[in-house]
Order: sequence, then C-alpha cells, then structure tokens
Amino acid sequence: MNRASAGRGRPTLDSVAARAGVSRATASRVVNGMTVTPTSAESVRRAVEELGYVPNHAARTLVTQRTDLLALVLPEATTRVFSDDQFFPGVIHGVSQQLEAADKQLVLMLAGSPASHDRIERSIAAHHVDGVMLASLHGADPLPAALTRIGIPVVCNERSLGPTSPPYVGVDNVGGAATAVRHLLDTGRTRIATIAGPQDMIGGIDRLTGYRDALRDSARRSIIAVGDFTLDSGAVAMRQLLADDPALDAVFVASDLMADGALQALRQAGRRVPDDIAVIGFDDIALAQYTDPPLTTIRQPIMEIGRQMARQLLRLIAGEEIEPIMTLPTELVVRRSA
Amino acid sequence: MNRASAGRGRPTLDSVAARAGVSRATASRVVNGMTVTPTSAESVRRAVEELGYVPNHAARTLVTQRTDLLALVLPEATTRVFSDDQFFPGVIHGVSQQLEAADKQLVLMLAGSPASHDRIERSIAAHHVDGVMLASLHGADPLPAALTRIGIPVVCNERSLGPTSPPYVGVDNVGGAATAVRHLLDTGRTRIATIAGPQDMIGGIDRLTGYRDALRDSARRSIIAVGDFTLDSGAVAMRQLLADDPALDAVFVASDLMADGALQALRQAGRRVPDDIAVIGFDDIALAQYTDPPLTTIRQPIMEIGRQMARQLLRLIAGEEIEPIMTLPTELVVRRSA
DNA sequence: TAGGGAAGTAAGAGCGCTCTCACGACGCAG
DNA sequence: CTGCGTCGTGAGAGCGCTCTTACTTCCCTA
Repeated sequence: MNRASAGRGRPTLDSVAARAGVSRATASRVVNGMTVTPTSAESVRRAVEELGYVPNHAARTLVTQRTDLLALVLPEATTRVFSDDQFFPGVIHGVSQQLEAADKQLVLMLAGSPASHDRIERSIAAHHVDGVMLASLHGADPLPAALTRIGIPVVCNERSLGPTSPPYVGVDNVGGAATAVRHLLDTGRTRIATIAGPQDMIGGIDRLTGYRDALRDSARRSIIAVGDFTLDSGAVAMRQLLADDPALDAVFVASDLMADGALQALRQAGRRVPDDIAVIGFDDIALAQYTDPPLTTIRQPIMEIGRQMARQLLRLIAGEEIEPIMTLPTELVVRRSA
Repeated sequence: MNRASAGRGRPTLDSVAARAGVSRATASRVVNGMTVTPTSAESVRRAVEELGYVPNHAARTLVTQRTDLLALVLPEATTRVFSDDQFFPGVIHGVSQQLEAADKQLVLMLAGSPASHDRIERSIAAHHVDGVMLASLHGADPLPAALTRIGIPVVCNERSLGPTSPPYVGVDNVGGAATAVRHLLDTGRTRIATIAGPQDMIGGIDRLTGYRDALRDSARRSIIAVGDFTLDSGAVAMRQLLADDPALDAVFVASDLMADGALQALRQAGRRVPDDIAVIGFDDIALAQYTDPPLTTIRQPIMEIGRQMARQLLRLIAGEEIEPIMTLPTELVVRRSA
C-alpha cells in the first residue's frame, strides 16, 4: 500500500500530488498560495476539489509551530462572570469577531479552582495555543507571571494589580466617572454621593478615583459607600447613604446593576428619581434601558475591548511592537435618571 | 546535534528518555500511565520533573487522531445570543464544567455570516475538533447535515427543525408551559392568554403547544399574541391582548424578557399584578427576581443543558451508544406575579 | 552561440509523538 | 533441567505536513 492510497480515509497532500501529477512539495505550494506554474496550479486545484482535500491541522502545526488557536481565559466566579452584566459575553463576541477576520480559532478557558489553573497552564505550556487573553484576573493571580515565563504572548483586559504587568486594553474608568460627576454638578446637584465597587478590582478603584477627582475640583465633600457590583449590594449601600446623609441630591453608582438596586431602594424610601435624587450608573448594560426610570449611565465599549484585545494579541504574535497600554474611551448616555 | 539535545527549546520525549536512561517508548509509557518497572517509572518521572517536560499536543494528535478539542457552535444573531437572557453564557458555563472534568478543551465558534459557516465546516473537516455541539440553529441550517457527512459526532441543544436530526438535549417546554397554565387555573384564573415566542423556534412552538394542551384540558378558550422573545415585543403583545380582551385575568408569557415587557405594559395600563392580572414567564433569568413584582416563572436548567450536551458528546466520541433524545425537566418558581 | 541567472520543481529530512513488533529475561510447570 | 508463557523493553516505522537543498529548465545577455 503506497502512501498516496493509504490513510485513514481522508485525502492527504500526497494523494493530491499523485492525482495532480506533481510532487508533494508543489501541491503544498499551491495550497499555501505560493507561486507555481499556472498549469500545475490548476491541476492541483482540481485534484483538491475532486478529492475534497482539507489540510491536516495537527500535521501543519507540528512543523510550523503555529496552532492558530488563541485562548481567552475568564475567571469562573459566578458573581461576575455569567451572571447579570453582559461583560464577558460582550468580550467574547468582540474577540470572536476579530479572530474570525484573522482566521484563528478561539479556545475558551474558565478558570475557577486552582486545579483549573494548573490545567490551563499545562495546556498552554504544551504549545496548544499561540497566545492568551486574560480577563479580569485577581491581583494575586499567578497566571500572568507563569505565562510570561513560558514565553507566550499575553494581553489582559485591565492593568494588572500584581507585580508583573502584561500589555492591556482598558477603559477610561477614571475619566468616565469624572464625566458622570461633572454631569451631576452641571445639572445643579450639590450633595453628590457614590456607591463604589470592590476596592480590589480595577473598576472599583478607578471609578472611585474619578469620582474623587471630579469632586475635589469642585471643592465639594465626598460621601462614599462601597458595594460589590451586585444589585443587592447597591440597594444596601443606597439605604446606608440615605441614613448617613438624608439631604443627598445625587449619587454616582459604579455599576448599572448596583444602580438598579439603588433605584429600588430609593423607590422604597419614597424618593423620586430624578426629581429628589439623580442617579448615574456605569457600564450601560442592556438592563439600563429598562429600569424605572431608564438609567443615565457611562457606557463602556465592551465588544470593542474584546476586539482590541484580540487585535493586540495578533500583532504580538506576528512579532510587531505594540503599545503596552491601550485605553478605550467611555461615553455619557443620558436617559432619565439624571 | 543529536535529537535529544536539539529542538526548539522545549524538552521532547527523546530528551526525557535520554536523561532517564530509557528508550523513548518507555518514557512514553510512563507519561501515558502504562505499566513499567517501578525503577524506570521513577527515573522517567524525575526526568520529566527536572526538564519541565510537557507533551507536544500536535505531535500526539497527529498519531492518535484525537485533538481533545470540542467545538461549541452558537449563532451570532445579536437578538438572542449575547443580549439579555443568559442562555448562551449559561450553556457555555455548563459545557465548560463538563469538559474540564474530562480534560478536554472548548473551542467556541460564533456562526454569523455564511462565510463563517464555511469556515466552521472547513475547520471541522480539517479534523480540528473531536466533536461538535450545536446550539439553537435555524431550521434550514445546513450545518448538521454537513457535519454528519463529514462523519463527526454532533449533539444539539434542541430537536432540529430540519430534515436530519442529530441527538439532542432539550428541555420540557411543553410540560413547563402546561404547568404554568395549570398553576394559573389552580389559583382561580379563568381568562388566560399567552404571549408566544417566534413560531420558527422550538421554544416558541413547544411552549405554545403546552399552553394549548393545558387549556384544552380545561375546556377554556385560548387567547394568543406572538412576540419575538424581546422585551419590547412583550410589551407590544400585552397591549394588543388587553385591547383584544379587556377582561383577561392571566397571561402566560413564553420568555421572562417578554414577561418583563408585559409587566411594564400592564403598569402603564393601570392594571395591578397579580391582583388584576397574573403573569407567568419562562426561563427564570436573573432579571426575573428583580422585576416589579418579582416574576413567577418556569425555570429551565440552562447550565445543565450545557453539561448534558457535553456529556452526551463525550460518550458519542468514546463510541458509546446514547439515547438520541434527552429531555430535562422544568420547574415552577413561584414569586409574586402569579 | 555560449554562459549566467532566475524560476520552478522534486527529493527527502524531520517536526514529536504513539504503537507495533520482536526480543530478552524471568517464573513456573512438567 | 528444559520448555513455555508472561511481561517489560527497545528499535523503528509512520502520522501528514513544511521547508531546505539541489537540480532542471528556460530565458536573457554578451
């Protein structure tokens, strides 16, 4: 049984070459779009067509050392990942779009337990993927350092709180928060509180910074409660703020989900929004259009984060130099709550 | 330069064997957990440890014909996929859990344009993945047939509307809808309408069937409006139902998102829920807890769908016989709206 | 007309692994 | 003490591809 007729059913490059009457090397050139005589190009193409030849991915990877597979690593923590806000789905969508254009495939890895961390590291060490996108990792996460050690291109979606900092694509949390506060000031609000996010997450930290910056510029006092980005925590924080300072006339909430909770707490407390108290959220998730009243918020371009992460990673893999920090703009979306 | 010391930086099985003083075959046996002398097992293990050896995935795939990669194909249509309901994120999560346990990786493919269909088909034909999970495809989708032709294991998340029907994991839409209607009847409602989903989707069709079945059993008249699973369409349909039959006292809505729209329409129309009209949704998405009033609904086990799809696919790949149809139970969740 | 270069092609090595096959060592029964 | 089965091992083929090397062919210039 010679090579061309053997095999496990699927046609190989050898069988294509045999049928086209050329060498395997020439067939390979045609398949990979390199210059050959029009005559042989044509006969190879016909052979490919007739046999239904599709190159074997593993064989190609073995010699080129490319897998055309990029990993997207997401934390599995149920609080944030696949719950209410559409952050990860949006990022996935953006990444997927960009990779499709580059003809790469996306491997999704959910990092929950330390065991899955090991698994991810092993899988990447096995040269299973060409590059890695890391989303929303905790400050102490050992993954970035481990991946850097392996020597594989990495891009994050936020600046890392840990010691090593891979290139990242972030959003302008500070500027967005400041814009929100300035909008409140511009519309005549004077006692402006904030419900901040967790202070071990970039979003939580930076949005609070933006609030403080904008208030400091206006020489007003800051009034702060802290939530954990969940709806319930927003309601709790709102009640606490009302208790602390009943004369509040505005609140900037670091996420839409918490803002919805705050809205509910305000309704229960008999405060009218926006008449008595103005509320601004952050994220512009789908829910924001449907709260009562519809939520004024700071939009962050979620799909664009995914797209740019993928784009930066592709450039890194291609050996291009990239700017290690990329910050995407946020945008004030005025609805009815402020 | 001999083989053991050569290479592109990473240790190979040859270098491990050389260091352990055994043949490559023996080293391979240790790595793959086959029986060898304790002595050589130990020395190989030490060599693996010292060199930081990780098997090359492509090389292994080339000979075993396994990739340990499973694809999950989702339609990209922005209406449903990554919008408000958490269906796909939930399925992804469930699939991911199950695959992690089996030490497989997940390749996510978003099928939007016909071009991406081609790409998916090519990628699968290249033996790039061991099996495919298809979610929510349209009736006329050529993908199932194409994949069957290629001869790769396929599992869907719903019965297919097309001619070929791969094994699938579905939920008991008919039974769930009937349960909802019976709950309304049991609580004394007499004029029960429904807002159905699109009639070219399984969920839309089957939930309407369940509604009809339960009503027919009680010999009451059916009152039907049709939406497209979006919030706005729910509001529109609700207004239409109120116009058609102002004496309605209950409505079963085929999705929570549409139910939220219906709730808003009812509030605007000055109807109290549940006093004047009872509302039951379907899905039990996160939003259902936060509507006003909180939504009574039929829960479908979304993550479980993902888990079972993955489980069935793994069994198919392992060559086991599987039941081609698997139906997961739904459950009535009573909150305040009914 | 002869020589030099360019361009296309074939041959073959090798990517890192698994798996078959043949062999040697050992234990046991006859 | 011999013969047979068992078990672990090493050698080597081969998975399907790319890429280097060396060759052939052809065209252009001197």
